[in-house]
Amino acid sequence: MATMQDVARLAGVSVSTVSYVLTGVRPVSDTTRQRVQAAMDTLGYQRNALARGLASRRSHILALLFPAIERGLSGTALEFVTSAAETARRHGYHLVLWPTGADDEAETRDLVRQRLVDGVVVMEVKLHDPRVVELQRGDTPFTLIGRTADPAGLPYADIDFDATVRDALDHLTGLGHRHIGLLSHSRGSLQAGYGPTVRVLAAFEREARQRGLLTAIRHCDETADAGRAAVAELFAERPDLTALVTLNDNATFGAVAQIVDGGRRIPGDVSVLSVVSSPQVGALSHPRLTTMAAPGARLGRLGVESLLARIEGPPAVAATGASTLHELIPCRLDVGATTGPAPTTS
Amino acid sequence: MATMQDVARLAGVSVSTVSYVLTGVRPVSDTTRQRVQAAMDTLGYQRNALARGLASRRSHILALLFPAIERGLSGTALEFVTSAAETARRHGYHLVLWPTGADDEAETRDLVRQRLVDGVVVMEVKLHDPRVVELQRGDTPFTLIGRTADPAGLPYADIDFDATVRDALDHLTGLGHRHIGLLSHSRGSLQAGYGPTVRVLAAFEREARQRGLLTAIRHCDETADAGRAAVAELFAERPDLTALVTLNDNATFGAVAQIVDGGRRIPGDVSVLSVVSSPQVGALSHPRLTTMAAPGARLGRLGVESLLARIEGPPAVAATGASTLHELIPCRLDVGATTGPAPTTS
DNA sequence: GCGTTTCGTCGAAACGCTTCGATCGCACAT
DNA sequence: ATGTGCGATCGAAGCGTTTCGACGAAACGC
Repeated sequence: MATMQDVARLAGVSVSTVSYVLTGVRPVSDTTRQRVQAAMDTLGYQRNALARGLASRRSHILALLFPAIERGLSGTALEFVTSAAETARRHGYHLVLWPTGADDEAETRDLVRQRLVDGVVVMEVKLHDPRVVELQRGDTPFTLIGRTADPAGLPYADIDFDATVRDALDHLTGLGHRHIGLLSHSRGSLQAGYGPTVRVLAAFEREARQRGLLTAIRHCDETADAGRAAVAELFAERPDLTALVTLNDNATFGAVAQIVDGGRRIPGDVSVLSVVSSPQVGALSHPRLTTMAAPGARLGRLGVESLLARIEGPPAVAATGASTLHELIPCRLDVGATTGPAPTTS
Repeated sequence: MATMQDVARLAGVSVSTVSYVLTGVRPVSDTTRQRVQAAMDTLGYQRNALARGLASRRSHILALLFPAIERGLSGTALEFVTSAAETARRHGYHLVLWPTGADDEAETRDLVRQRLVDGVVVMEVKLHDPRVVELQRGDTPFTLIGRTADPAGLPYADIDFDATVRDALDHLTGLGHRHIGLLSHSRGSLQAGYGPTVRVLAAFEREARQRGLLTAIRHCDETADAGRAAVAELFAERPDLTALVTLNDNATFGAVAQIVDGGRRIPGDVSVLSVVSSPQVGALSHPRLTTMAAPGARLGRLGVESLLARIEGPPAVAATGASTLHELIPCRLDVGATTGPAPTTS
């Protein structure tokens, strides 16, 4: 494999000149540049990424921290990961996948101490996330996808759950619904302080109160069966519900089935609106679900781009955290066939 | 950040001794080892990954090559990626995501020339895959998930489509079905030489012929709507079908809806069996789909482990390709509620 | 016409590790 | 005793870059 030495020799220049051609930190005359370029082309030269990283103390590698297993990652996660990887690549960076287990704190520390990565993107952030605490302690730039309980000083991109819930309830109340249920993630997810679960719940309760809606809330595991059971209980408890907001893709399918089996029509008797989901998932249901799409790809891109800005930007930006990313993106409503006018109460 | 120098100084030994403690390539006395360990602990020392890689010409990084966008990656892909990342990590390796575009050949070449990765896992392999050709040209170890048209000399792990189709047809014929349709991926996917599409089709045709079944085959895009349309045509063309094998998760949901809308009951009139899928996806359907689960996690683990064997194994193994991975894993049948006895023809 | 910049280039010193050869005891067989 | 071999350690030479100081030569102001 050709090294910079080989290129320099072939082009009849010094090694440092070749480096300057590549990095552009010092001017190089046109004729020299062309000779070097030619040499690189004939040798098929590519810089050794490791050597470059060691010398410049910039590896051009980013880490994507995501919790392994537990909850099995949502469907939009793939979209997110892909988008993050592509964005990184477009900027000449690599993205390494870093699955963290339960003892994520130590693993996070080891990761940054290895000096392998220039920055870290943290996925599936919890309200009190030990990984974030650990990262704050170090000097490796990072951004959060999601956010902690008090994220003021931290750069993050997250779903705007308040707006999402507001839009969801606007849609439903606009159709005349006043009795609306919420089918959320598991209770464990709530207790673990998983952002979406906590924030959607809070927003739902607040917005419903403000609008004077009658509500019922249920947590359930991420399976169709659990969704079924939860909905059965929900309607037993409050038979007058005419609409259901769901935050749990898998459970939603069970919910729909259960509602139909229970003798209610969708959307004739009950409307179903799945939030933090996607039209693609919604299309799997029959009738097609009304969904609110999680902005997975956008979050991935934003997260990586803001991270790169911190890494490559002037030290001032990186240090002071000026112009810190604080982006909240609402889910986009995609009206399907599971939401319709509330039944007129006789 | 502490370096090996710091550790050596604190422990009162030379740098190389510290290195030997870490790598174990030369014996170190117990007392020395303990002093070094202590020094590392108090400094919170972690080896600089870049320096280590440069000096040892082993980066401990693996690349996962996957085609960006197009077909949007199946649901099991996430499972696969996660499993690959975890396996790598368990062995002290990192996994970088490498999305390749259309001109994947050049990108693949650049990747290996950077000497950033010790090995490459190739996902979504096509029958004639330029990435594989490129990799064969170089000396970077790689393994395929999926396989090319003639994979004899190449290490691969793939789904055993023959066995999967055989098992699928066994299940259906065992229930008395003789008229069986196949709903596959898009025709474009077939023409692109995407392994699963091509191999399932071939296996289906061969097995059906051997058993003297009446068949009808349809290709359609990966959407529920396309599935609907395709199934409508399918039954128009051959109304006597009593079973449908599907190889297309999204389309399957449309297919089921269309069958029901068409006035046929599932599984009373028509059985549906979704192959290269998963019970989790199957559970989203109501009634729950009978599926054959793609072994995503297993493939991820196998692929990475065999790659590591080539990388770390004796040069002989790496060079001769002795004990090359040739693993074919069938999908596992999970009987749901969409397959049942064939209707008795009056 | 003489300092003074600016431009383009070079050589050498890092970067933080691994690895190789050499050295030094010390136990062992002879 | 004498050589042999092995275990434990050290120093130094890389690995392939980037980056810094230096140095001519050309361009500039006055």
